Amino acid sequence: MACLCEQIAGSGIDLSPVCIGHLWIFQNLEADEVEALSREALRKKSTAGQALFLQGDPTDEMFLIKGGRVKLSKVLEDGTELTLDIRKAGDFVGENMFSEEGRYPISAYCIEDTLTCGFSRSQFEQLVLQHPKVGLQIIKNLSERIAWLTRRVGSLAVTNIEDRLYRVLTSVAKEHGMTSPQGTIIQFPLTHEDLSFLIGAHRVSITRAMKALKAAGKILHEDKRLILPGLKIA
Amino acid sequence: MACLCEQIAGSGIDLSPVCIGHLWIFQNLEADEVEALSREALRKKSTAGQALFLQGDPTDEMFLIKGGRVKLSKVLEDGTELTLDIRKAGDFVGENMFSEEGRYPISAYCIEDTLTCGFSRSQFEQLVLQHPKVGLQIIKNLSERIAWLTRRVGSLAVTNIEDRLYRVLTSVAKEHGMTSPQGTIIQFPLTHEDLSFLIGAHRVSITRAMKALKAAGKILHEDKRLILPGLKIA
DNA sequence: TCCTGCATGTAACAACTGCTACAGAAAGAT
DNA sequence: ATCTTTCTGTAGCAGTTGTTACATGCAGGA
Repeated sequence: MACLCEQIAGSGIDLSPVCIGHLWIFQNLEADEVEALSREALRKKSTAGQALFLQGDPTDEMFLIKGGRVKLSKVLEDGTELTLDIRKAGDFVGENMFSEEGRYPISAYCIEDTLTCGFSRSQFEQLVLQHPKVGLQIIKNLSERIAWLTRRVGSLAVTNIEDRLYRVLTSVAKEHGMTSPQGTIIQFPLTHEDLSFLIGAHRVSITRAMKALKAAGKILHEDKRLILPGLKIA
Repeated sequence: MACLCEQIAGSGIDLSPVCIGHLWIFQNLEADEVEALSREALRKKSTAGQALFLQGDPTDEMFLIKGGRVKLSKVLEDGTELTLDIRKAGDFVGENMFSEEGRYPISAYCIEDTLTCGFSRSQFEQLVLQHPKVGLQIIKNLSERIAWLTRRVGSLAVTNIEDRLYRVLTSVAKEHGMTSPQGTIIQFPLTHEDLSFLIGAHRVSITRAMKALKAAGKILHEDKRLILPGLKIA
């Protein structure tokens, strides 16, 4: 498929097979409209560690991740950092764009080299007005995000750290994992510190909880990769 | 204004001044369309304690609260109950309707006598397709919900119960509070047990945290009403 | 090779929260 | 008024987590 992205990405990044034209959001557009959009979208190549946007920046852009991985995190008032989500190729980032507040409530950092397509708010609004079905698709996607966040709230409300860890691992495995005969494998390495940000607990507590989960047979650790034996991907 | 709601509600419920025609979502509709919608909407009167829907029910309806107050809560796997949000007249409930899962991830209970207008999913989809601007409005509203939930996740991630309580009180006061010379007053009574569900902590811990907050001067307690002196409503 | 930096594992103690039990206060009901 | 129920406040103890400190293992660079 002819796609600008491939030329821009070069060889360093594994691209998602999803290009704009294939994306669920744009399913109901005409070929020439897709092409027009594709021309307008702002490609950006970011290296690991760079930020797409920072908490407090004005919300004027929304990103489609073409390749790589992006971490969404929030700095709380007491200075603690909390990782909300890790998004991968094919996902959107910046769904708060339409919020009245006008500022991102979170930061988005690339944790791998990443290629994104950006859309401005006005581009989007125009698109929705011209293509109501696109609006419906977005509404559904936002609904999913809300359901996901609702589950996330549930995870954090569990006081027990061991359970919280297992929930988060399960959730990560479902979104980024790969099925294998032994169970679901989480592809990329997660340090205990990464997990402590995801869970909102001390690093040492993660070590304790991991030990307990391993002892209970709920997780395995092979070649720096985590495996959840009791989990099948839907 | 002539509105069916008033006739149905009777005298027991304080109605929101917002009727369908005035609601932000329907701002860009023609008068006759508003009227058609108003006819189609399913009014329902519920008494305190009744559920609008339960966790696990199929998601086929979305509600506009005309009067009263509704509590959204989630039962976690370990049996704990967590209150996610308390919504008031003028708010929507059931924004998960469009999610793929097809089941509500939470329950909605009336905590006061409540009058609601219900819309089915198909009604809504049709509406969005015919009026793209309505779609945009909904997208913005869902964006707000996402921002709100993001803050909620932040609140729960704070391990300290005293801070968590203060955040939750602040949030409740912003949504339901009234400005007074002393600060923002939370109108309706919240028992320590209610708060324990909102915060995900033991009832006794709430009592302890309340004591600490009072001692620190961050909250006042007058006539069963909570007052936050250091808070102005935007 | 050694050194350095980073991730992991362990230990001990302090602090906090959950849990249970009980007592007094407040609000309704009969 | 009396009884009942619900809410609030207190106390003590057990269990969990935060915090700090240190040891180990592993990888990359000089």
